[in-house]
Amino acid sequence: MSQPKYIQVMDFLREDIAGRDPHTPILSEREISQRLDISRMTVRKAIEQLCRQGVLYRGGNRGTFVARRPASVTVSESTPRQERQRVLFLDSVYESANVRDVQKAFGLEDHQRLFRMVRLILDDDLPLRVEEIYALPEVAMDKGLNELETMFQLDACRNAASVTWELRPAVIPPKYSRLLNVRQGTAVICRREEIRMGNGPLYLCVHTWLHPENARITGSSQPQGAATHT
Amino acid sequence: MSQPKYIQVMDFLREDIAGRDPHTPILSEREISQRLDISRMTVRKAIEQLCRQGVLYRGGNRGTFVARRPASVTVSESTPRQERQRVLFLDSVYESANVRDVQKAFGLEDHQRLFRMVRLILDDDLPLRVEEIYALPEVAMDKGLNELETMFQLDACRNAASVTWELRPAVIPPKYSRLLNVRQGTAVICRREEIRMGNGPLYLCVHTWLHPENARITGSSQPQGAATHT
DNA sequence: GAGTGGTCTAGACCACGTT
DNA sequence: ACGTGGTCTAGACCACTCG
Repeated sequence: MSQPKYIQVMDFLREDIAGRDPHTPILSEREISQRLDISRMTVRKAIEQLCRQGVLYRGGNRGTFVARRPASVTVSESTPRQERQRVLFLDSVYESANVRDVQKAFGLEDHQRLFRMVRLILDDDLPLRVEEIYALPEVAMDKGLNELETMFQLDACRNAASVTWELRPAVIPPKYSRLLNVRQGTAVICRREEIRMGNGPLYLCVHTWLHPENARITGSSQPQGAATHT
Repeated sequence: MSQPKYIQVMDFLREDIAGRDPHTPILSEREISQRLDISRMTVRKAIEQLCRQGVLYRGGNRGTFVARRPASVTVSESTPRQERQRVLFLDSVYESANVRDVQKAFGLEDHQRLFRMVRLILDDDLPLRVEEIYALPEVAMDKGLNELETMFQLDACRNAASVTWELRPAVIPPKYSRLLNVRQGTAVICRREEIRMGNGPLYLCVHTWLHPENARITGSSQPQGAATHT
């Protein structure tokens, strides 16, 4: 039993509904539980995941149903760890309208290349966001690929650096819609970050495409005066 | 017991970590379970929710920690020169899919009415945002229209209250596209705020439709822990 | 009344990290 | 060795929907 049971149940359900029409009811939790001889709580966990992924949806107390979206694309295998990343590609870019903006931020001309790494961040099987990380070629090439991954531990990086960011409304780029498992034309939030070490020049520029459901942006503030401020 | 226990646990945790520094460990699941006399599975559910919301994060088998403070403190919208408001209408609403969500937040049923005020905020003549402000009828009607305007001085209000917010990607509602002077179908960011006085019940709920160009959301953060100097 | 999902319990074992 | 989170069980009661 290398796979956790709830993953097995997810696989079972994915197969079970493959080819089914949307809005078809699936087996009830208790039924699945009996057939697979697995506790209902475990079955629920599997179904909850699939609901969050948009493969199924719950219909109140009437049952659980196949969602409208073709369940085909979804990622698949294993290791229900925490946040995982999947590097999609590394390249170097220039002469693209989208990139001009970033080149400017680095103080480059149109013809000068930028190193780029694009990766998908997942939580379990849930796609959270796509990150496009830009850096100066000399900065990137200075490091081996191992060190690159360290360099791009953004969470750690952000704690050590000064960051400015901006949120922009956007439509999901077609190339990312499958990866994030959202329909083409979906409205999303794109975050643009500029990361500097100390007062140095621009170190990294990151464009993050956030999954509209799985990666929401929230916050809070307390009354000022009682505020906890550093 | 009107609230499910796991919601109560979430509230407990939110209070418990209020003001704590990021990366501070929270109590262990078993500890919370004992203290509140609540099953560990229920505590887990609460923690999982908060992790998904980005309030906490899990650290493998080392514990669970307060997440990096959402940069909310330094969030600022582009500072307007001369903000003016134009009240579009006041009404009371119920039985609308869009409003159901708000009714729930106030703890109302579908058939119970909510007071609503919709207004357009302009900077000079530039449209910045549309605000939909929801309140309980008795709270709103308690005040004359003059006092209403005061009550809805959100900036002042926010300083005196505790606010939680969420940003959602959205498509501009057709009825607002003209007001904000953007094309139909434009991607925008919608901010949803819940405003409370002290630990009281929900006082105001505000949906803000931000103009994609005129009302950008930006912020910054400085290195944590290490002294920054200058 | 039968079936459904939503919540909840009080245990259990495991893999893993820290000490 | 101990504490942590991750998984799992076999029950339970509730509110709701539907025939």
